[in-house]
Amino acid sequence: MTPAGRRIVAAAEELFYNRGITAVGVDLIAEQSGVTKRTLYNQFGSKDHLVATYLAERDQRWRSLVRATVDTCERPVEAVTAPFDALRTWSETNTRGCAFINALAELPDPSHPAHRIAANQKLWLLNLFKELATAADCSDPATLATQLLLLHEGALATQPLPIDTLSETADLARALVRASERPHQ
Amino acid sequence: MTPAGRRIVAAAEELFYNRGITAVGVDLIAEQSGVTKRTLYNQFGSKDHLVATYLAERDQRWRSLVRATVDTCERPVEAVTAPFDALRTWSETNTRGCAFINALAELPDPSHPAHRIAANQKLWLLNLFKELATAADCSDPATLATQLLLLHEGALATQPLPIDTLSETADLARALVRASERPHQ
DNA sequence: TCAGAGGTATACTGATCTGTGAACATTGCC
DNA sequence: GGCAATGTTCACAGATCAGTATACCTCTGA
Repeated sequence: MTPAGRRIVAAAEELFYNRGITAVGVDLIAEQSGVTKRTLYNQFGSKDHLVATYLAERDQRWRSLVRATVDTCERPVEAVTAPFDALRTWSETNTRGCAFINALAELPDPSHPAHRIAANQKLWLLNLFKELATAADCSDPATLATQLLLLHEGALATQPLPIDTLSETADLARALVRASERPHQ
Repeated sequence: MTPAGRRIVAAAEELFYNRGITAVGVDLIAEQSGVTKRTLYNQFGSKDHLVATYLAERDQRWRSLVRATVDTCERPVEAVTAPFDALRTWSETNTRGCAFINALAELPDPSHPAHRIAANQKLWLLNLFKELATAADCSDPATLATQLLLLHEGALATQPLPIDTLSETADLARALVRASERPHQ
């Protein structure tokens, strides 16, 4: 991606997430990134393609954070709930809920690339939970992973509420992991 | 509300939920409800006000369903998880996630009435869980209520995924309620 | 040397957006 | 009878939307 392309995506990320995709016009993105609208269209071809790039880019950033947080854990059982620690960090600068859920809300067409990206993001996390649960020798990793995903998405969805649900979420997540731990010497 | 007003809100509900708020223009709503744009503005004054009415109306319908489902339960312990049965019914005809979360995604301004309505909807459910948990003599109803709300929102958020999370959600919810039941003669 | 890639500047199209103005028709109620 | 509420018709304003056309600039690498 060219320097101008990167600046465009950066501006798009900020604007799309904070103001909504449909509400933000390409003119504003071009202005905010100090670039001509012609350059934007030369780089991305259409607004839809820019939206897809924005979501893919964001997905990459988030996965990196989650992976890094998982890697800091010493014991496998801690790693299972590490994504909830990552969520706390992430939520410090992302207070408008899940960008992918929000994108789906605005883009009803299931053939829009945003749908595939959003679904893959959730499925990636589900699979990560399953792998971590397996590595921690939990019983029934598949069920546990689904439960953890539910909690994760619930915590994101209740972000706008005037109550702190993140601590409760992490507590319950850890309790579920503990309950499914198999005793071993 | 006048007959025309009701038709407008009905059309707005269908269009706003399925296509997104920003993406749907007042012209389309007027046409779909067989009404002039002039009438729409005479009744609601602005699109923002129509959006608020749409959300309030939807909230009422949903609360009625939840209350009705709770009322069919014979034992208090079943009533605690009745909202998850209501969610199953609701999801049969509402497959595009939570209308309130979706609305917040499109309307960043916290002073928009949609924010108050959405927050109140979640807080109402949280409080209902708390009351039901108290009535069922659960230990720590406040924590249990938060956990159940998290699961509820998680189930809604994972709706677009190609896996059925609703059953897992209800199972876990019932398990949490059982675990917090106090033994009594 | 020169060709191509990346980018700028500016004007434009045609459609769509929210919201308004003004005149007129219908209905029910006092 | 007459008034007020409800609604229609239709034209219009001013802004913004996604996307395009044309011409020009600048730098790099073969």
